[in-house]
Amino acid sequence: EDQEPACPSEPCPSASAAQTFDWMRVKRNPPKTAKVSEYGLLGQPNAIRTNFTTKQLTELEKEFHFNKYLTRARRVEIAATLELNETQVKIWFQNRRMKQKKREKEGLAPAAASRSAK
Amino acid sequence: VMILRSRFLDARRKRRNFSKQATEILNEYFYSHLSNPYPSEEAKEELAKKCSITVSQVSNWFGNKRIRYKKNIGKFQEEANLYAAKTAVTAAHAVAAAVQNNQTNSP
DNA sequence: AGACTATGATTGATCGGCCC
DNA sequence: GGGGCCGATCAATCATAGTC
Repeated sequence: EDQEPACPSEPCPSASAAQTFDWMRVKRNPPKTAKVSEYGLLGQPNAIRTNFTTKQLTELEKEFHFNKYLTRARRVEIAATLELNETQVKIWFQNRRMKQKKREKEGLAPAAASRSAK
Repeated sequence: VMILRSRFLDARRKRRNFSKQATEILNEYFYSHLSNPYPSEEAKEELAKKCSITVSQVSNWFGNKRIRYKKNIGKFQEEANLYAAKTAVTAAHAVAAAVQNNQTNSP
């Protein structure tokens, strides 16, 4: 429908003038998972993706099956136990819920498709 | 380190590349919408159907494609020109039709 | 067969929007 | 006004498939 350029006014020399559009310049800010202190205190926001340990993931998973949503109290508790920020726990739950939704969706579509399919 | 990969049996273990036709369709869409390669949910469903893959796979494909493309635009130049030329045919038809229409409507 | 590259999937975290 | 959630996306990484 809305193909795209079709070179409205510009000549378009020979082939394609593959320009750089805005989406190519998008840059995400580094993680603010400031873990402060620990060692040094140069206040460098980790700026790197945290790798959760198997234990942390197991515990989070267990908690998720108990409750899909966290209460403030529960969050504080879990964060302390697993040595994670409350934000990290919060985000983990959000991502986990999305993952759950995706699974349910993909888990039913095929079933419906197989029925309609010969 | 030893970040024990207990995630051992990760689903990504068994991965199959998409069919040549599917990749063709996805690339055609990507390069014909290079200024904004973000298909809507509906467009993704349509692409998924045409490619015989899931909507999630379409999303993954575009996600990977966008990141990898902007990471090294030069590496995809050849591919970009290829698909640009391919869609140029249909574009030419559209232009021809438009011109024709223009001549018959504006004295 | 083995090294290197291409590619699909996963996931911690960000962005914008919405709601309360 | 701020914090949590959702949906989409980013970006780095993993693990495998494909190529030479």
